[in-house]
Amino acid sequence: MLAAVLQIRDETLQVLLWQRAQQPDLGRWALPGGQLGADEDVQSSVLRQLADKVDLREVAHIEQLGVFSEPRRVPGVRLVATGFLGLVPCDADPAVPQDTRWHPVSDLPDTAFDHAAIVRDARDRLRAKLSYTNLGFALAPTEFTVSALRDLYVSALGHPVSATNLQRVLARRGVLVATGETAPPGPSGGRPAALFRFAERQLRVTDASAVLRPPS
Amino acid sequence: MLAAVLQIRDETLQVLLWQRAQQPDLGRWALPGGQLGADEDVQSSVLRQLADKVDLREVAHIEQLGVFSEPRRVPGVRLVATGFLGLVPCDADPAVPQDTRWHPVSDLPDTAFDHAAIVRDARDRLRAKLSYTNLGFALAPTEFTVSALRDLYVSALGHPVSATNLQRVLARRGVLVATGETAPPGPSGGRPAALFRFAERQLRVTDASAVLRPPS
DNA sequence: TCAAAAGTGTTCTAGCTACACCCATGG
DNA sequence: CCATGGGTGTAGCTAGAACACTTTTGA
Repeated sequence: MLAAVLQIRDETLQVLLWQRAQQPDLGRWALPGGQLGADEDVQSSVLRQLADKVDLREVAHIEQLGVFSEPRRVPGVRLVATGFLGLVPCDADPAVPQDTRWHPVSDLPDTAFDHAAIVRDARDRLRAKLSYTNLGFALAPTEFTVSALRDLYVSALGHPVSATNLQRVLARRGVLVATGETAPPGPSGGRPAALFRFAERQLRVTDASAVLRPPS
Repeated sequence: MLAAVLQIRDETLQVLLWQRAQQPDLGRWALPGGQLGADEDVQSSVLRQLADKVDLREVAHIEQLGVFSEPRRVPGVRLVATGFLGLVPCDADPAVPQDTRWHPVSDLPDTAFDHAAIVRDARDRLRAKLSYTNLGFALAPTEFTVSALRDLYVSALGHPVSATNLQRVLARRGVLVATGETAPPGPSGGRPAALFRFAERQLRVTDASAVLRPPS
């Protein structure tokens, strides 16, 4: 099992990597992971690995990316790995061990084995699901303003997003609910922003492809 | 590895299963599959298994569904399986061994282990991808009329589909190309139907979610 | 009174559904 | 000439993008 754990840090989509201290690929950066235990399924296992090995418990969403099984993906041994996408809300600041560090997904260091490809898969999965599910809940804090949420989407998607339209799309789909509270304006003034919350914190598909759907 | 191989047979979505001849789950119906070899990845492996064990070579598309890893999914031993969706065009009629048979997905016999869940996952994946990709190519013969294709979609999706709109959606997306030929009308007359072909026989996403897309 | 930031109203468009209508064939 | 099945034209709907405009705050 290998987990590409993503979080928006400093307006940037980052992934948690640790630096290998032994051969092969000594010094290169690798995804956290480990072996499947006897009495757990792969998902429980990867959550356990993250808690045990990098002391990470704030994972708001995790899902399988697929099996990586190239015969020579790891030199010397035959290793088949199940890759995962994990997401950590941007307000969490987990204390990770010495040898681990967050790296921008768009500017990875030298990575071990095929781990760069797994990170790319994770990023692509996140980008796709942000637009047709409520997956934003896993990146955002519990309460937020629309423009803060917009900034998260911009960082994850890598292209401009209009706060106006983001608000309307998510509201129409019933993904966002207003708390009734407002956030104080910044030092330079401006209207105070309404605070929102995700209606659910479980993955839900909100925009099932409209095409070829059953007649009404 | 386990493969849920689907084909439309007799206007019905069916899956290829073989009947177990030993314990556990003797007599129950199972998905074909086998062990990963030393010098192959999971996808090559599952294609090889299908060719070797059930003499099936007409697989037009195959993709990973995910890892099935419940600790007790197979009694007695710990087995982790990678599930696949395979698709066979409806004009293929592979000669499968004695102990294997096609079964309607909507009316499965007693199935072994968690294989019924894998079949459901395969069906759901197929249904989803039919509407936003060109995946129809893997169910259809090389040449077909729009109404024949419509019938395939109806069987796979389980709800009515308008031939008129199917034609236009797939044509607009550049998925279908006319051959210029026509099929002779049936015994009761009618206008001869134009023959079409899929432009590509590789999976392509044709309807990336329009939402939150980059500004133009 | 002005700048800044948030939020609303309105127009425009793409893509799809629905359905009326026209076309080509067999008997 | 009519029934049958295939194909086209077109109106209407919905979701979203774009953008002008209004609201609420700090200085």
